[in-house]
Amino acid sequence: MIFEIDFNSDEAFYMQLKNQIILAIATRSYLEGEVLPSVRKLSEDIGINMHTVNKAYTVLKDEGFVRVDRRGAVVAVDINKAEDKKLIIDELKIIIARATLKGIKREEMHALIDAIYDEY
Amino acid sequence: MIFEIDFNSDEAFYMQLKNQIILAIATRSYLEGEVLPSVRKLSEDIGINMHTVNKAYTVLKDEGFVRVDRRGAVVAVDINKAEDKKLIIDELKIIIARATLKGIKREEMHALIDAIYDEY
DNA sequence: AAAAGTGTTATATAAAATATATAACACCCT
DNA sequence: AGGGTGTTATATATTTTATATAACACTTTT
Repeated sequence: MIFEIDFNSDEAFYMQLKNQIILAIATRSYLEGEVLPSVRKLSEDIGINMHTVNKAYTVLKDEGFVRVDRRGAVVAVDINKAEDKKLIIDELKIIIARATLKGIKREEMHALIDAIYDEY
Repeated sequence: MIFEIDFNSDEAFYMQLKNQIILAIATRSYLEGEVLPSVRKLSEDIGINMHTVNKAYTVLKDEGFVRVDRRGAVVAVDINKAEDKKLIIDELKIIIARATLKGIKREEMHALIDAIYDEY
């Protein structure tokens, strides 16, 4: 899996990377137990600093998507994280609010959900 | 409608306010054409700086949720904003990726969508 | 055993984003 | 005339983001 940073985006680099890794795990480009690239190699490959990659990995660890040991960052999704679901639902509410106001109807949203789930 | 800032949150104040206003518009606590509180009054009410409220209003204007004139910020949703839908869908993909990995099944997501749409 | 590769920590620096504070301006409405 | 709009300008402080070097303890490979 190749990750890519949009240097013109207003989204923080570590955040772009973090989201791309979550997408990669969800779409099974990375499987449970698989080791992500080392911070040094990945930072060279995508052209950002080692510490920025490390920050993405650290956040992924804190949010329960990877486990980090001496071998590197290992995909290890931890379903049981108390506040996670509530947080996701709150964010979902805001996105749907934006979607409705932008004219995305309920049926369209359901279709969208199905399309995305089919990818995963 | 009373807005509230969580001063302990790591989310920017203007962002919290922006999202709450979008939710208020979606749930029809504010109707098309209605005038939002003035930047000065709202800033006093919720305890943040005038310019921070102004930034929220400016972003809301740029994203097509309000129109700003001499009377103040007026709710005016502009459906036709080219890249908006794509942006929303991209964000939705990430949230659903997180949701699936946290064990939220497709059916649960559909139920969630319906629940939120019913509020709107 | 030596070398190379892990994440991690520390220190430093620079730029950008966030938030506040004062002040003033043009405009509108009573 | 006075008080209410958003807006603009300037200034300052803090936090976040990103980079750069360097070193450390540990593991894996050679």
